Amino acid sequence: MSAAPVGTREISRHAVRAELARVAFNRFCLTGFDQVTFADLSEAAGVSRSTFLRYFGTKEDVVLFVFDPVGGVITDALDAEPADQDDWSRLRNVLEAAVRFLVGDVQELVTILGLIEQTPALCARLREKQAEWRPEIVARLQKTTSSTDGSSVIANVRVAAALEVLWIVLGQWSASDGREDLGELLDTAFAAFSTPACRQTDAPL
Amino acid sequence: MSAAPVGTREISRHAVRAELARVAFNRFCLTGFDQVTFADLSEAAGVSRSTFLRYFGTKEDVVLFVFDPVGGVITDALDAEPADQDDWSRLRNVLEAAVRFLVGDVQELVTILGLIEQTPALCARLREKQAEWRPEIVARLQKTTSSTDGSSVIANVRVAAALEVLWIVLGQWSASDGREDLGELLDTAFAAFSTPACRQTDAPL
DNA sequence: ATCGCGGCTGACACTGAGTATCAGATTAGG
DNA sequence: CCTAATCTGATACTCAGTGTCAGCCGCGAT
Repeated sequence: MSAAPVGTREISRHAVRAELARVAFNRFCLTGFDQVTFADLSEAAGVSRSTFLRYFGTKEDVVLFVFDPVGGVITDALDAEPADQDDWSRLRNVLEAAVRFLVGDVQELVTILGLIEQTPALCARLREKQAEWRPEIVARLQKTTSSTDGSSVIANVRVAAALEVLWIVLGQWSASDGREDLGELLDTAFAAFSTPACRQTDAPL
Repeated sequence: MSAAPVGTREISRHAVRAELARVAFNRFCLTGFDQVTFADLSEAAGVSRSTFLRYFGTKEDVVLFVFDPVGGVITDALDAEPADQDDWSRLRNVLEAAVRFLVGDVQELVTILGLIEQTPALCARLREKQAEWRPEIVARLQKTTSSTDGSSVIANVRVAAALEVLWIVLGQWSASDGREDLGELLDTAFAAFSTPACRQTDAPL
């Protein structure tokens, strides 16, 4: 997926980054994202404000950098997906891969999603990342398709919808403290597309 | 839709706001959104920085406040929509209402969409507004549905997908300088949902 | 061992967004 | 015309984010 950072410098940088993020995350959860300044964070972490800012370009990145690999995970999973399925099935499976990547520690992910949910700035920045992933995913989805007409509106719509599903499902899941089954939630969410003439909004469960 | 601002103060405020936005918009298009400061804007508009900031809380709002009524337009249109149709049809029609509201001056909308597209901060803030509209729209969509089960995941997914369609369609439309037919574009986009077992991503045109 | 070099760090200064306050001008409305 | 609410501009402030610079530390080469 990504080249292993063999250089000692890279290892060090990665470790420091993780530690700074860990310290900062506690502060954010304790006091609230907007109430914490870089001065607070750097003091708590025992480094200068300059150094802290060198590791994270923005305050949002201190929380959201963990989502950075998701775009790559999705495109890789889409490449690995057999091409003889319809778009929705492939997107569903690919989202499951993304979810598996994210759910390392359940409690940690629930906490981080809660923090994001109650912080507009984090929601906004996360959606920005999501928008950055989209073009690449659309390209992969269309690559296996025989005739690529000019517009690609449909592929864009499907990918955008799938990415929305990702956050809706994760939100629902974290609201249940991580007890609900993510695979079932994905099926439920994708059922919104599989029942084209259905008027009612009931879940099939 | 919204109570007419009968007070003279409200009228004045509205007019000043429009004029400030007009002046600012030219600057943004000329120099680029990020390169223009509030000091520049206030000087160009002939008011103090304080006053300018009193009319627009953030720089993004100077551009995006025109989209504020869209949420209301959509919910109103959804209320007016006959309840005997499926969700996708209703959402399609409602989006057409939103689009009709936005397309007053074609050239102006094309310009503003272009500015937004090339300014990440504006994209992010617009998506934030979009996310604010969603709960209300979901509620209206579910109101006409007989049995509302606990989760509402499906309704959320459909509304989120429809709102994504809105921006994708507008993006495509503005890329054609407003020449393409928005109704047809909406049909094309919604075809992404109507062809559940279809593997290829071709447009039906 | 030491020298030199590249990268890391902290200190400092700076721009610009956004908030808050206050005194004075202006205007609505009786 | 008078009063009270509101608008304005000036000023000061916090904080995010950028840029610079000198000193330090580790690391490889001589």
